[in-house]
Amino acid sequence: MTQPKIRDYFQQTVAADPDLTPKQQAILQASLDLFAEQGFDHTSTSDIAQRAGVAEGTVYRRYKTKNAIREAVVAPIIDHIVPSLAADFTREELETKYTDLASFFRSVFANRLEFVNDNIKELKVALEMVFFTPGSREAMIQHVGPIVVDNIMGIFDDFKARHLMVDWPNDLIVQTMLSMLLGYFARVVMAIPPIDTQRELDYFVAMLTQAFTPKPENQV
Amino acid sequence: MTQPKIRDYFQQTVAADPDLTPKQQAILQASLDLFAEQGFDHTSTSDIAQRAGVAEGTVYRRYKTKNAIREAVVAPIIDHIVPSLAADFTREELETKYTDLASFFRSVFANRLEFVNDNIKELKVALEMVFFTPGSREAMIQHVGPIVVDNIMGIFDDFKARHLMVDWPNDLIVQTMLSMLLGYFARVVMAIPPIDTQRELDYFVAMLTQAFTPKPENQV
DNA sequence: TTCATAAATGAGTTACGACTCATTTAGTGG
DNA sequence: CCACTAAATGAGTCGTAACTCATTTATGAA
Repeated sequence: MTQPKIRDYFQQTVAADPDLTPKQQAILQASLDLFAEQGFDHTSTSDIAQRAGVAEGTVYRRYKTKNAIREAVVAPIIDHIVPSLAADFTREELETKYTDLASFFRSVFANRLEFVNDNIKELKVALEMVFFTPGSREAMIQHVGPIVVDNIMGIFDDFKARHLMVDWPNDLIVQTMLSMLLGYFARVVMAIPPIDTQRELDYFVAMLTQAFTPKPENQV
Repeated sequence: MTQPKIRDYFQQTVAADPDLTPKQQAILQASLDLFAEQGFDHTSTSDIAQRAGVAEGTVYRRYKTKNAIREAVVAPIIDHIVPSLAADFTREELETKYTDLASFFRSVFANRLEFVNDNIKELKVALEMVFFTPGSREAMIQHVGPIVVDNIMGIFDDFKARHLMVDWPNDLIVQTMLSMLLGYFARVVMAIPPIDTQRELDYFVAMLTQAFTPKPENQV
């Protein structure tokens, strides 16, 4: 399954905005690329202007501050990442295709691991902002929370109702899956690639399946 | 169990160095505090001098560049964090006290979760450096690898020999435990505290125990 | 073609941050 | 008390980065 990369999605989003002139679009694209390459703090507005092929004044015409640029860049990324993390399976899909946890986990993580592989730099930009930029955090949580709740929670409830998943709290199950993904991301970022994605996937599926498949004697 | 905080450990380490004058010690301490509060890039050398109560020239007497200060600050932190993550259980302890995985996980994570709770800011400094500062990564991995291998791997092999743990690759088991810890850290950082640590601990123990307790039919 | 409005320009301003160095102060052995 | 060295000082340099603004250039309706 070929996934669109964040950069491409960003390009499309930016191009679709009728308020943005071509130069303004170039500015946003250059900003994303430079933030991804060098980090926000080590990217100057003149860097951005140069990469975008415009004058520095043009950068400031629409965005009053450098921070405003970052917000304009990160917002659509978050808007893309979050839904792509919050898997949306239909009830029908769940009942017909996923008769056990293993196939469900495999289906979910196959996508997500590849998504991580394909978007490391852009994910770093987003993570850097979420982790190290106070203020944007709160807004993000407000924005993200409902989507996660609506989609993922329902899926888990479905599995639980069919007695295919242990009755642990949904938020902790989500946390676990995101933790594994975050750990994978960390490993990819820190170790020198290539990481054996297939091996990781097989392990994730086996481990999570064993962890969450109900056994009569285990409850919290 | 009361754990020493990174900041205190740092203070002691710095005070124990005979090459450092009191003012140089104050500079390092101020640097750690400011990096933790504001991040490295948003801390100026004049900030450091002011906080340490010295002249800016004094800051540059020993450390030729601002980056050298960061290295001097982060190195002992890493040296502290790593052993504290790599649990060192004696073989005797393992065989007498830990007759099942659950008590082992509880013992390990009780410490680690509290460690995270007590050192969030300092951990952010270290993480920021490891994740977002190329170059320091490689050195870190070289430095960290052997310790982890020597300690943790042996523990797992021990459990496996006693048929208390599934025979999955050690590196993936470590990855899983670190992922859970990283996820916990992320949750603490992002959500507005307080997080219910006890609830998380109980869940971690239950989930990991179920995941890693061997069942005849499951192998990778 | 003309006028009006928005977009773009880039030289300039201002502030601040990393780093230097001539000078002063503190410490120490004789 | 002196002489010598190391430690500390802080005013100053130099570069850079965010941001401004008077001016020019494109756009497009009348």
